[in-house]
Amino acid sequence: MKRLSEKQRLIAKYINKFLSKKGYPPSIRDIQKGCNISSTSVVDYNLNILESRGIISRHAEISRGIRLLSKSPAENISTVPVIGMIAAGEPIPVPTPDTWDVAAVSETMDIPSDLIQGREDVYALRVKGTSMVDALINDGDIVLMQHVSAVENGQMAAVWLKSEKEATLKKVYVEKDRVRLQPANSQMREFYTGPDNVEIQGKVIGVVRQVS
Amino acid sequence: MKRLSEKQRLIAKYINKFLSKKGYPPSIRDIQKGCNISSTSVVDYNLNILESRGIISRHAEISRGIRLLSKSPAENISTVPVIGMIAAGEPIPVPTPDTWDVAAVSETMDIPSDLIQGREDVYALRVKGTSMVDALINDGDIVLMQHVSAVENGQMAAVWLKSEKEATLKKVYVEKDRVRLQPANSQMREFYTGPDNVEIQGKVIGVVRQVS
DNA sequence: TTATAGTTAGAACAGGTGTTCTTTATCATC
DNA sequence: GATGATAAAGAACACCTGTTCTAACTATAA
Repeated sequence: MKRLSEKQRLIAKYINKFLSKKGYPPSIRDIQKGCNISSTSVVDYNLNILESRGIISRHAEISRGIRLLSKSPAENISTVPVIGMIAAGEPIPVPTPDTWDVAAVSETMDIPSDLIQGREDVYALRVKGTSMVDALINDGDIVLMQHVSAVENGQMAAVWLKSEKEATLKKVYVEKDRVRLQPANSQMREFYTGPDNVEIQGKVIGVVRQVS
Repeated sequence: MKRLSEKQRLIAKYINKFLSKKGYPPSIRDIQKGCNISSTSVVDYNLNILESRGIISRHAEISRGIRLLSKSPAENISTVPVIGMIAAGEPIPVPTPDTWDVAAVSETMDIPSDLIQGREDVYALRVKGTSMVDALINDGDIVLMQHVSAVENGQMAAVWLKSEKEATLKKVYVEKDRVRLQPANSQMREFYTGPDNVEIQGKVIGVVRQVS
């Protein structure tokens, strides 16, 4: 596959900008003016190349019948409710039936669908404090959770330690008569406790961090 | 505000369907046929009503110049190019003019606009290896970068250490005649080097992690 | 009924728009 | 230099498409 020429990249970029700015695709003459191209036939020529490269698709004889093939972003986005905060010494918020209703929740968040991977019952928690650095999670991070009551061995989960009254994010391994909680950071030591002491609140499926 | 008539709702629905199916807006005659309307003027008449109701916006004298105003999640979404990997011992990929072109890049990623905050020149790097755990960044994470050549003190940045031939993510503080590189994890120790040894490759503005 | 606003039909116009054709220019390769 | 592929310029054609105009048809209220 040959590389796109300067002009072709300019055109693709212009279509992108036009589309997101105006909401409808540009005509050939829009592209001509917007990219300072001398003739409509030159635009046509390069659009055909862009189409053969799979960048766009064109509909013959239809004005503004250009479509960007980069899969429309809207399909790759999911909206999840942010139902509260998770901090070391405080109980972990548990989703209730009405928190699922994205429209009814005070705060929501849009995230790439890749992170969800078609899972149901996904919600988000804001991390407060630096107590979870051993899980490579910082103050202010947002963790994406899936609501489950049990996890497979090795899954990272939000765990409530009853006797310690502490919330933590660890990889969970159920062993013979104890539970091993392993930090994500392999440099840190694991931790053992009794099965009755742990309460699985949810499975961690992702982390989003915004750096100042 | 009067309610929309049956016909107007049908038209709005048709525009929506047409747009998501074809990728460009319908012409008046498309709507006419699609909704079994007898005359283009009837379509025009009802489109004007839809516009005055704020459902759509129209651009005069421009074919297919219809835009749906219902705020779609797509407005909260930005697409950034994933231009390569960042690993401890390998050079950091630097964006080139054509990598900016979202349409021309092999891999892209959709992320919530909140993470971008209107910044320009944003790209993404895939993290390889666990060498950046001290920055609370794990193997497989994706870091969002902004292309800058200099950063303010305290900013987390992708740094290339020339003599060590090593890429790293640290908070950068320029001091009198040395540069302090501070891990994001406050439990880890800072690191000093000469100003000539550091090459700022970009500013870290976010991290996205997918857990298994 | 009459009046009035809201809606529909049909047709025609003018400009927008995709397409195509011919000619010319550029450039690498033999 | 000859040659062929790639790229561009300019113009012209024919259809697409938004707009507009007139006339007719509803429905509701006076």
